[in-house]
Amino acid sequence: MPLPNAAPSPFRSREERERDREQKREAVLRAAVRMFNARGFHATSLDDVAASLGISKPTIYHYLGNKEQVLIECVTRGLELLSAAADTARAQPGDGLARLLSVLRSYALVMMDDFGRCVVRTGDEFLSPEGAALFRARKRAIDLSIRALIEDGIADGSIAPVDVRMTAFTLAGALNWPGRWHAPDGPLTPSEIADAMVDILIGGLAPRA
Amino acid sequence: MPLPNAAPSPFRSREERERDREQKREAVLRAAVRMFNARGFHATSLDDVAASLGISKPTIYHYLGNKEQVLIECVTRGLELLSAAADTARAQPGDGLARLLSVLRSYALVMMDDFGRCVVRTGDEFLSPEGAALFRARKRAIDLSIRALIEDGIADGSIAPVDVRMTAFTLAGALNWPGRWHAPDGPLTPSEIADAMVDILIGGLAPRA
DNA sequence: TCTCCTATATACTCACAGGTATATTGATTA
DNA sequence: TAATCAATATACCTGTGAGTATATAGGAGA
Repeated sequence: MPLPNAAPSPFRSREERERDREQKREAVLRAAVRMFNARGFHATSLDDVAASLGISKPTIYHYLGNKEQVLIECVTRGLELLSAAADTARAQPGDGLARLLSVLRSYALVMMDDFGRCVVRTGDEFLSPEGAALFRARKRAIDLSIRALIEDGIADGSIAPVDVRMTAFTLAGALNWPGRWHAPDGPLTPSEIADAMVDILIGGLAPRA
Repeated sequence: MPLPNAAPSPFRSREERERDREQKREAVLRAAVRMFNARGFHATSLDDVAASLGISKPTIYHYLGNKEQVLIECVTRGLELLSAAADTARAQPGDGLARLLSVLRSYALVMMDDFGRCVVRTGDEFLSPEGAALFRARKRAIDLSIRALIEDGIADGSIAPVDVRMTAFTLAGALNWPGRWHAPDGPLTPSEIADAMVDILIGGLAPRA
């Protein structure tokens, strides 16, 4: 039981050291994803990333195997955010359209996050064949989640009988785009942007009676 | 006046030589844009491009100044296709919605062309500051064209009173996306894809009365 | 015919960046 | 206290690829 007002000890326990390590890894990924997003993967050297953290390149290699792995971890984090968004919203109550709307909103928000943007900005070209295969499989799972939701909505009558595949592509395309153009210092908040885009996608352009 | 059945002379006139030169330039750009799209700009060396044409790298430098200029010419061709699509459809008769629909369709088709894809796949990161500025200005002009059309449609009542800026982003995002995923050997033709996407964007997802 | 220009190649330079070998320091543990 | 391990740095190796110097061959023009 720790004494009250115990001074923080300079001696770390095993867990503390592991948490420490994890935090440093995380910091490397954050710094890397920012630079990848800003300048592009190939145009960012690990020396640059290291410099931006005030450390040296071998330190990055100490925490992560190689440059591709840095990218893969960043992309994976983004994909996890997207998957989580899809899964959470899918489990909620409501008809298909309501749940889809919720997924789309969350999806759009993720696209304005550092790791989310990274998913859109990372083409298969940047990855090794194995990395690319993994990447595609993950994206496919998310796509299927969205398709399932569209199908639910069509079945319960809350969504018009559209082509499911093309609709999923269209929605994803529209919502991916902020990952390219959104600047965090713009006049609209991510939440406002997400709402506006989802409204347009749900309602369409034709005037409603 | 040329003789009938004149054998093609091995001696070229000035115009013929210039046309020849233009064709070779064009061939270089075609080959380059295909490889850029397939592997990414940074991952494609001009040696690769040259090899794919059975020529050597200095020959490319003979026709085009440097690697960035190759990319800029490719992107410019794509942007010209998009501008042409916008301008042509804008000049047609019909209400705002009808003309917008026509622009969107053409826009989507361009995105499934080699040079069109190149526009989406090329981030500002790949270009020098001057190149990037030019690129952005050109894209902005196209964006403004689309916004003008949306405004026309709202004014004449053929389009619901949506947020113009966000709508233009949403539409462009959705239609850009095929530039990333469309494979020419898929089951649907570009024309079918364009129609399907435009339908969804115009009609929305909510069931129509 | 002599000169010049165009198209092309071979062979090179050079910088950059991914990755590694190795040293150092300090804390952990036996 | 000795041995070990984690964290970090410096200095290096190396491949790749952009861009260039230079040579050659042949047509065009004087």
